[in-house]
This record gives sequence, C-alpha cells and structure tokens, in this order.
Amino acid sequence: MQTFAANAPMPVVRRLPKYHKYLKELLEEGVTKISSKELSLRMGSTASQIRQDLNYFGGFGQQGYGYNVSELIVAIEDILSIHEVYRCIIIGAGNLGKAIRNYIANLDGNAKILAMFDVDASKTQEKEGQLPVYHTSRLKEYMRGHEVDVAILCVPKSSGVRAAEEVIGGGIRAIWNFTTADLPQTEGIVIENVAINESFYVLTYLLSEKMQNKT
Amino acid sequence: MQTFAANAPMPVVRRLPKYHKYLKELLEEGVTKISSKELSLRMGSTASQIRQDLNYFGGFGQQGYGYNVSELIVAIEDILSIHEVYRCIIIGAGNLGKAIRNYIANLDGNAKILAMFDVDASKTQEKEGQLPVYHTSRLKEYMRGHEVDVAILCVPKSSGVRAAEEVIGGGIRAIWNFTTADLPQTEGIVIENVAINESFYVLTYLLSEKMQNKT
DNA sequence: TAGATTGTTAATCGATTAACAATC
DNA sequence: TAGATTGTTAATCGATTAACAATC
Repeated sequence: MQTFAANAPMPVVRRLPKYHKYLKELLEEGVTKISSKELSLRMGSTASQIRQDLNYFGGFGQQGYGYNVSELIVAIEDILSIHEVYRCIIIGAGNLGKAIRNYIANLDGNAKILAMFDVDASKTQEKEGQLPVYHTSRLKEYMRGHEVDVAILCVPKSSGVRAAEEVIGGGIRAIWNFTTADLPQTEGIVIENVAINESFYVLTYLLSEKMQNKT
Repeated sequence: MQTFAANAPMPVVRRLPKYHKYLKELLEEGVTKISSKELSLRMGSTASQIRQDLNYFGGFGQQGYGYNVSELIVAIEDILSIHEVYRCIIIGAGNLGKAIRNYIANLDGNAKILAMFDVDASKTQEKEGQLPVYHTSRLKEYMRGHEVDVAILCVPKSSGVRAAEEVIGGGIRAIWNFTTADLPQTEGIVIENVAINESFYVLTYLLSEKMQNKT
C-alpha cells in the first residue's frame, strides 16, 4: 500500500498532475476502472511508464483488473496533497499579480489568497476584489501576525530577488515565482518557477525550426 | 560557424533562454567575455553542459579565450529567432486573457497582439486597452483577412479543444496554450503549453514532501 | 481455472558529465 | 611559446521501455 516515496524523480512528479486530470475526466465519463494500456492510449504515453511512475508511490492497481479510477484519483490527490489548503500572499499587485489572483480565484484549487502587497502606495487604496492590498513595507509585520505558506511573486524582474529574500526572512515555506528573476536556491525553501517568457522563446524556436525544415 | 541544428534535444532548447538571460545580465555589467566555467558558476550548471549545449548549434567560442558575450547573445537570439515579430491573437478575453495581454505588452518581446476574441458579446463592446475584442464567430473571417502566426489560448478548459480546432482551421502556425485543456498534437502545428495549475500541484507536492522528511 | 494485467526487474535509450586533444 | 579554454569524443548516469513472473 501507499508508502511515501520521498525521492521520486522530478520527471515522474511532474507527470502526476496529468494523470490526475485524465483520471478525473474518466470519472466524469462514468468509467470506473482502467488499465495502464488504455490510459496510455488516451494520454499518448506508454503503459510501462504509467505503471513505473505509479509504483514509485505504491501499488494502486490490481493484477488482471487494472486501476480503480476513483481510488487512484484519491491516491494521487494524497500524493500531491491537493486536499490541503495553502495560505498564499501575492507580492506585486500589477497586471500579473491581479491576473494570477483572478485566475486562482476561479480555480477550484487549494490555494487561498490572503492578501496582496505592492510598493505602489496608490494601489493600497484599492481593494482588489475582496482582497486587501498592503504596502510592501508592512510585509514583515503581516507575516508575524499571520501564518502564510506560499508567496506568489509577481513583481518586476528587478525586485524579484529582494522580494524573495523578504518573504524568506518572514518565514515563508514556498515561493511560486512568476517573475523572470532567477531566485537563489535556499535550504528548506521550495521554489517553483513559471517562466512564461522562456516558454514563448521555445515556441518561436520551434516555429523557426519548422520553417527551416520546409526549405 | 552557426549551422542550424534541426534537431537539438528539447532539454537543450529549453535551456537556451536561460543562457540568453544570464548573458544579457553580464553585458549590462560590462563583461565582454566569459568562459564556460565562469558562466556555469553563475548559473549553477556545469561548464561541460554549456559547451555541449552550444555546440549543437555551432562553435561560438574561441579556444584559450572563452565566449564573446555580445556575439553569443546575438547567436542565441538568432537560434531562438527572438528578432522576428510574431503576430498573435488572444482567444478568450477573461481574466487570463487580459492578464496575458498586459503581461506581453509590458515585455520588450517579439509578440505583437493584433486582437482578442471572446464568446461573450458584452466583452466585444469594450476596447481592451488599444486592442479590439471581437466575437469568436468572427474569428474565421478575421483570419482570412489577416496574417496571424500565433494563437494564445486563454479560454476555459471546456472550450480549449474547440478553440484550438478553430484557429488550426484558420491556418494558424502555433498555439501558446494557457488553458488546462490537453490539445491534440497536430501535424505541422507548434503547440507550447503553460500548465500553471500543474505547476502549483508540483509545488504542493514538494512542500508536503519537505514536511515528511522533517519527521 | 484461464485470461488479464499488474508490480518489478532487466535492457535500452538518451542526456549529462568527464576527459582530453585541438587550437587560439 | 605556454596557458587557457574550447570543441568533441568517451564514460557515466538516469530515465524510459521492454519483458515477464506474480497474482487477482
């Protein structure tokens, strides 16, 4: 049964949300069991990889039968700790910060936004939706008074590292980094980067490569 | 000299934007030359990997000297085709669409947003910034009249696949997919996914793993 | 029981790192 | 020239795929 694999390879971990999504779709379609073979056909992966991946975390299937869809969903949700609620603050109340706030609010997710912070004093006047926007100078004080799990960085590149240092100083456990800044790895702090601009460069690379091949 | 490597491995391609960023920083600091060793120390990678990666595209360095920073920047920009301007349309003018529009507008990037589209007729009244917002029913017509390179998908998951089919039908060359929908691979169409929600699940996984290890 | 499909080990493949000859 | 550092080949490492015995 489920033994927590402390060190599953990252490529495996990054595939788990995708398994979760496909299984949820299957559940909606009323499918109650699925074999690694069938799932691999849907997902465009290999049956072997699915079995291998899942077995880093435990034996969730049954020989001769396959995987029970709803049980496997619960198992993956446990592994990813999707059920827990994470208290988040957003640093940077500009376009990106607002966007992420709205985007997260519309997800059925487990990220709860407590407050936003910005260096622009004028922004602190507005209430962004229901959320208070505080001046960044009040960040330390806020973090002393509230338990915060995740800081969502949405500041310009130039203030990225400083913002990270501030929330780390305040005792944050994880940083979800939407800035283009490269944050220094810090012992005990989880950093997850969403490099949107890099993603676009990869797209343009692939586009130009495709052109090249046509010639 | 630069020979275009039609099939550099994707892990290598995905590292190129990071090289580009670090080199730009070096340039700003007035550094004119750098060795793979020095660069690897800055980036937290290995000198060997840097040399190996760059050599998929050509020999940009000089033995006994290292790499000329500005020349290497130009070379990488050529590879990623950063100089070309890509004409984009955004499908979905909700929170996410607006966010991406604002975010891209603030980048010094090579993505030019031509228009936005939405199924919500009320949205087509507003002018989002300087951009026109059209009803999605006019997408086909629009694409016949304008050359569009990239469609940026910002619609809800449920309409993701349909939106993709529409822009592909309209002759799009690439899709930058911000939806949670899994778009089917289509011959000749470049698809680049930004799976924000998956990124958060990885973060929560790492967070819970960290907790576990403390026990 | 027989058939199916897992869990798991072994083989292969690809990516990273190390080493070194080429050369500026 | 001597020292430094690349370009490139060889060795290692890790991830994916294949195979099959275990078992439902």
